[in-house]
This record gives sequence, C-alpha cells and structure tokens, in this order.
Amino acid sequence: MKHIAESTVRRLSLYLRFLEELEGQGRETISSEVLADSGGTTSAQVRKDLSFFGSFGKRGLGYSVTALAKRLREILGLGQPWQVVIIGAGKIGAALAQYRGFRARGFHVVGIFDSDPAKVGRTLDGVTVSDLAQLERELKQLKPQIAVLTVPADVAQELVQRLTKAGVRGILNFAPATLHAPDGVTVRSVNMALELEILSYALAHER
Amino acid sequence: MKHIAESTVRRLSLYLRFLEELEGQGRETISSEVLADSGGTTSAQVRKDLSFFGSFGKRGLGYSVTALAKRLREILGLGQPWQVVIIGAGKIGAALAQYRGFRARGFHVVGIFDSDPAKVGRTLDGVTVSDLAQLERELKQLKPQIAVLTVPADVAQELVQRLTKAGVRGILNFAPATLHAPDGVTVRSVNMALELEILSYALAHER
DNA sequence: CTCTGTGAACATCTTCACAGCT
DNA sequence: AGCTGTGAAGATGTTCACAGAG
Repeated sequence: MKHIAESTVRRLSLYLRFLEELEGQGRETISSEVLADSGGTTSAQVRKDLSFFGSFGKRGLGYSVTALAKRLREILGLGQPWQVVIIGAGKIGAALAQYRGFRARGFHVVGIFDSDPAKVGRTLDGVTVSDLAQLERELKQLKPQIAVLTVPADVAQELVQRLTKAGVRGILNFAPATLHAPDGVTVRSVNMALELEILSYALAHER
Repeated sequence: MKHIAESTVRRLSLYLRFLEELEGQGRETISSEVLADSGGTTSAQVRKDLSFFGSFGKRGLGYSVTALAKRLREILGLGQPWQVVIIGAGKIGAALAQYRGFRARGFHVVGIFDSDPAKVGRTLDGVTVSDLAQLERELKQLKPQIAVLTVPADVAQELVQRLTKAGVRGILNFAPATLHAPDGVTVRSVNMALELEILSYALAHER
C-alpha cells in the first residue's frame, strides 16, 4: 500500500466520529460535501482521502453511512481491541486511565505503573497501579501493543527502551522530550505546553 | 510578515526547549547540526526555519545560545506572560491547572470555571473554581487572552461563543468536537482518542 | 576551513475541474 | 441531474548544494 499522510489519517478519524453520530440518528447516506463540513475541510479532500483505500460511494447518491463507518474502522485498525498500559499514575496518567473516550474506541487500559510507593496499590477505574519495577514481569502477561507515557522527561527515553524490549509497538508520549525508538515502533508525542506556545505565536503575530 | 507554517513554529518551540537546557549547562554556541538532532530534524531545516525571521548565526561558528533563545522567546510571543483561564474542572482540567510546565513558560492560570456545584469553591493550585454562570462577570476582571476548554463536546461550541464575546483570542480545546470561531480568534484542538487512533492506524498497517 | 543563509530542485499535500456512473 | 472518483494543476513544505562570511 502507498504511504498515507498523517493529515489524511487524522481526517479519516474525524469522518468516522461524525459518521457514528449519524448512525445513531439513523441517517442512511451522506455526501462528501456534508462530511467535509463536519471535519472542517472540502468535499474534494474527502473524496481524495477515501479514494486511497477504494471506491465506497455511489455516484449521484453519496456514501452509505454504516458501510463507510465500518470500512473506516477497518482502515484505522479499530476492528479489534487494543491493549494499553499507562506508565505514570500522576495527574495526567490518572485522568487518562479514567477517560471514557478510550474504551469507547476499543482501547482497553489493562495496566498502570508508577515508581512511587504511595501510588502503587491504588485502583483507578478498576485497574490497580503496579510497581514500575515489576514492568517487565507484568507485561509478559498483559502483552499490550500500546503504551501511554506520562512520566517526567528525564526517564522517558529509558522507558521507551524497556517498553520496546517488552514488545510494545506503539507509544503515545506526554513527556516533553524528543524520543527515539527502533524501527517497527511508532512514537507519537503530545505536548501541552507546546500547543500553548503555538497559540502564543498566533496571538503575538495577529495583524 | 510572510505566513509561517505551523510545522515551523512547532520546531521553533522544540529548539527553544533545547536551548534553555544548554543555557543551564553554560554552553555558549551551538551549530544547526546539533540543534537539528535535538528536534529530530536536519540542519538545513533548522537554518531555513530561522532564516524566516532573520540571520542570527555566525558563519563558521554557529549560534549564540543565549541570543538565539532570547530571540525565539520574542518570536513565539513568550516575552510577556499570558493570562489563561481553564473551563472545566474535571480530571483533565484539574491536571492542567496544576501542570508546572505552563507557569514555567509564562502561562498563568488566573481562573478556573465549572458548572458542577460540587466543584465550585474548591481550590486547585491556589486558584478557586468559579461558577460557570459567573463567567462573563469574572472575565471582565481577569481579562485572559487564552482559554483552555476541557468540557463535554456538546457544550464546547457554545463556550467558544461566550469566551470570544468576552475577549478571549486563543482557545486550546480538549473536547472531541470540531469548533468554529470568528476571524481573529485562534482555536487549536488536542484530541487524545484521535492520537491513539493514528497510532492504531500505524500499527495496523506495518508491513 | 567551518558553518551559515538561501535560491533552486524536489517532494508532498491540496484544490480544481470534469469525465463518467447511477 | 447529482455526486463520485481522479488525473492535472497549483500551493506548500523540505532537502540540496553551494556561495560567501568569519
């Protein structure tokens, strides 16, 4: 398969979110025009995005809401559930552990780890916080494909190594650090302070 | 000034983070090559990014760490502090209110609002949660330039209207919704579930 | 001789515009 | 007639490669 741009994948997720809303409303078909508005883009962009994966629409009619939603779930890899572990049970880690949006999308939090003895043993949304020292041992059982990193920046890279060695293939990083991972392991970083700085730039440069 | 790509602004933030680390270490100059490694990019990209704003380096030598850091702070609009209000004192709102990285960068949380009576009156990191019904009245005093939205998706757009009317010019949105704002108001969205879905796509399509 | 600054070449992403199904 | 699917054109972002300052 040809390489697909991240911006395309991001839009596919937005389309899916909107399609699921429409499914709930019992709507049967939708045009690229309406789908475009929901994601803040253009109808041509919608059609181009979808065309990379096949022809799902009917000319003169539009797309079947349920069929397209199903197809998008497959494309995005949401057909099967993913096992997720959260590393770091601080404020953000705890908030994510209890975030309903994850489970709703098929991301199951199966483990939470922290090195702080005061946090180990607590339960967050039905999952007990384990000692980070037991990470390798527990991952053998849990076999998560994805890890969410909410630890201080200075230990983040070290944890990428440990997680990778334990078989994790995707990491969502919230630490303000540039991380390196071996081939075959995908790392995405979300950096709240950086998002505010981009906003700051925009405000400072308004004419 | 010519329009600057978001990807460029994002990299400038990363360069600044690394430069501040170097400042702490007492290092005086740095080459585009080393700066590139820190942000996961190339030396040509670094020089191009900086060239949009002027010539800050010395050929044969590199860039002065302190001078470049100072210049980047100005460019990013971090010269003066920003007043920030957080709308929504749930898990994520509370976590952000207490996040050290914001204050360190000159983003001051001056107000937190929630509509839940159980949360109003609580204190988070020295700021008392106010009733959302009092938003307009309190914003007249606080005069924040930036708002962080951590509310349910179905009320997010309505709050964009209220905040915009009250003079807020930048919104960082954590609700899973596509928001529309009038000209002159910048909205950025961070969507955790969507980031996991992009990861899911990458894992599902590994060869 | 080193390392910046920058046009030019290249690659990638978006928009246009229209042929062709339904 | 309506709306998709898609090459081609256009816009935007990145890399190359080298002249030239220190």
